[in-house]
Amino acid sequence: MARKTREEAEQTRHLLLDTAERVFWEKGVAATSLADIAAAAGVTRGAIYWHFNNKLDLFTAICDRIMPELEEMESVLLDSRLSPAARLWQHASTLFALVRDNERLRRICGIHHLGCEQVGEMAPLLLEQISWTQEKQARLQQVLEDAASAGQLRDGIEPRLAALGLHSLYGGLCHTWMINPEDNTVHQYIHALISPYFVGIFRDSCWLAEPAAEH
Amino acid sequence: MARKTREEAEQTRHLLLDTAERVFWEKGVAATSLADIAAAAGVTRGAIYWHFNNKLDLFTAICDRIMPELEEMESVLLDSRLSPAARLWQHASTLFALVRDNERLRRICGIHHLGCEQVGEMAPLLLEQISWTQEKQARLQQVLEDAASAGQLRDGIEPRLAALGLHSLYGGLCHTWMINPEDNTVHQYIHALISPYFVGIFRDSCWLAEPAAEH
DNA sequence: TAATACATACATTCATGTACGTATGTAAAC
DNA sequence: GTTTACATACGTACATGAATGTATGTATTA
Repeated sequence: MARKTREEAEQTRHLLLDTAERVFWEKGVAATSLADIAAAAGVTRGAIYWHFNNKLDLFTAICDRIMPELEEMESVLLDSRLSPAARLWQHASTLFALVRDNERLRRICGIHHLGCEQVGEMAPLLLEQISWTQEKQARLQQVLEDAASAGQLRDGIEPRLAALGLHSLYGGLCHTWMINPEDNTVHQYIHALISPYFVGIFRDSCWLAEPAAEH
Repeated sequence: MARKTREEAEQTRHLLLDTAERVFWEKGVAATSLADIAAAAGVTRGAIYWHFNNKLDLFTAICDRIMPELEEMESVLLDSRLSPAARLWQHASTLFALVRDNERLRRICGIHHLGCEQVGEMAPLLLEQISWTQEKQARLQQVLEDAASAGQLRDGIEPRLAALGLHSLYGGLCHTWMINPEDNTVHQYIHALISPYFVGIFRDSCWLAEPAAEH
């Protein structure tokens, strides 16, 4: 009712983000009204409209919160201590471990796959996702090209298509996971699930043979 | 305005299904009102409520329309003239060719991946999809077990996980496709995109070696 | 004549956005 | 160290516009 200290206000903002994330995940974005979120957070819509412009703005803020984790994960692809193939293998492991360990990321993943429409009014969201996806795919492709230079690729493998395939496989596995979030099969057997694709792309088992770590 | 012949009424019903399918695909299911659909079809909501109970009922009817095609596609998995591995390969080709050639199927695929929420109010839809998915995955697994009996699998490949991986790969590729429906990369290079997984699952290239057709 | 295939009209419920109120924190003036 | 003035962080109330479902009208058609 009354003004709160800056710190408390920031706390309210985080509460709204956490609550909205959970309610979006449970009911879907379109099916959730700002009143729903406010009630679940124990505040009124006034608080929401103070911190955010509208529902899309709120949702965007939720998605932006996980960018650091995602970027950090991408850094694995640049680890020069590993061969290109080993980098990709490590990257996939890190990706799914992150989804398992980070509840926030898992929820957002679930919302994107099952809980929101990405056309029409939410189209800007999709556009952002497209550009982000393309960027991520380009990084995979870059690493695969490095692998090609290192002679790690099987004959006839095109880095561009292999990147697209890998990326689609990751997305599909995430989708399968999100349909039954409590079923940990995807993460538990992630190596068995993705290794066939690695077998098909790389020679021998070069993605497992890591050069000796330094020091 | 007035009553029409039974045939014309059936025509109206199909018009509504076609129109709703298109509008759902363009704007998303939740963002589309029944008034939108009626206007696009050149009728009033009265016509919709005559033929369907509500939006969910209409959407269900849309989805049910493609069941025959999907079931027909599954029959490839039972083609006893092919080896298990070859059946799976053929099945994948058929699947993506169908998505390319059948505009209706492609739209519904797009709606499911990008244009509708599958939680909350639409949860029954998800449940149906889950059971259908599990059934489909079980068929893949069955064929993979047949392949195991025929000695076509690489060492260490578990049919259940391979089925889950294949199914996820297909879903992920469809998702990638639907993000840019006009980009035919996924279909055009579908063999290059899925063959790595086949390489990783099966021995040699047994999925390409088809036993001679009969007669 | 009775059921059909809609169109029309109405009632109700939400969800949104905004305008306004209000009490407190915060910083500067003195 | 008060006091003053303003910004902040909401709560409240309202106005508006959908969207839905249903009830009813109506012209055919079987």
